Amino acid sequence: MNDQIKIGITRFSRLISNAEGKAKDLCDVKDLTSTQLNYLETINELDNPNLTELSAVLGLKKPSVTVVIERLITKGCIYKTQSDADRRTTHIHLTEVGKQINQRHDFAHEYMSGFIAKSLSANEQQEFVRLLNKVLDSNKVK
Amino acid sequence: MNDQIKIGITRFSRLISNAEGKAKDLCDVKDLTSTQLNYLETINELDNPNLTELSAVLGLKKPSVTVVIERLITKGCIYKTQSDADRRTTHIHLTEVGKQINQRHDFAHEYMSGFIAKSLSANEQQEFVRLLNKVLDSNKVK
DNA sequence: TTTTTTTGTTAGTTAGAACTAACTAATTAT
DNA sequence: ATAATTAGTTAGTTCTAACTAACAAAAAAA
Repeated sequence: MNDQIKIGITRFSRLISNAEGKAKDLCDVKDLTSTQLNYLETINELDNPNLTELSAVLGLKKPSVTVVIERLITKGCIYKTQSDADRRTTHIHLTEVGKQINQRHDFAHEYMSGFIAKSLSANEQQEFVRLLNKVLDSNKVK
Repeated sequence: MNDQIKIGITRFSRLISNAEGKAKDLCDVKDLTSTQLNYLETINELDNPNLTELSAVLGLKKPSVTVVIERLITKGCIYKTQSDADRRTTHIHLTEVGKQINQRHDFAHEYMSGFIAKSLSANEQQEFVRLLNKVLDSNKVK
C-alpha cells in the first residue's frame, strides 16, 4: 500500500511541477533570474523585511543581498522605505509588479484545481478535499 | 468547491516543497549548483542523451552545455561514451554518484508517503490513491 | 570524389551573484 | 561624552554559466 501511495505522490509531484512550469510561461518572468525570483518569494513570505533579516533568512552575506536588491529596485519589482524607529534600517516591499510575479504559484494551483475538478465527480471532489485536509492538518501545514 | 480544492492544493504543494527541501539536506548536494542539479535531472529523464539532444532540451547553446558537462565529469557525476553508430557523438551517462543525487526526489516522495500513511486509515489511504490516480490518468501523467 | 552538413570542442567575452575588506551613519552602552 | 555596536553601502575579487565565433573530425549529400 505504501508503495502505491508513493507512486501516486511521485506522479502528482510531477503534475504540480508541470503546472508550475506552465505558470512560469504565463507570467512574464523571463527577464528575472532564478536568484531574483527566489528573493521576491522570500520577501513575500517575510513581512517587509530589512536587509539584515533578509540576508539571514537567505543565508547570504549582507553585501551580496544589497547588490541584488539594488537590481530588483531598478527592475521595478521592489522598493525600500526608511524605518521610523531606526533611521539606519530600510524595509523592503514588493511593488505591484513584484506581487504579480509571486502570483505564478497561484496560477499553478488554479490550473491544478481545474484538472481535479474536471477529473472527479462532485462527491469524489468532496472526498478528495477531505482526505487532503486530513493529511495536512495532522502534519500542521499552514 | 473549486476554491476548496485550490486551497488544499496550495497547502499540499507547500508540503511537497518542504519535503523536497528536507531531502536536499539529506543528500550531499551541497557542492553542486542548481544549474548542475538541473542538468543531472534532465540527463536522468532523457536516456543517455548526446550533447545536441541535451542542449536542445535545456534550451541552451552547445558550447555552454559542453563546459558544464566537463565540470560534471570532473565532479564524478557523469561520464561519456562514444557512439558506435556515429563516432562524432558521445552519450552522456550518470555515474552511481550522479544517480544518488537524483534520488532526492525519491526521498521526498517517501517522506510524503510516510506522512499520508500515518494520517489516514487503511480505507482512506486506498480511496486517496484511487482518487489521485483518477486525476492523474485523466490528465495522462506518466 | 568533392562539398555540405552535423557533432562537439576551444577560445574569448559578458553578466549575475557570491565573497571579503573597508567604510559611513545611526544607535546603544559605558 | 565617548566608545562600541549595528545597519547598510561601496569597492574590488572570484566563480559559474551563459553567449558568439571559429575550428576539427565524422557523416551525409552532391
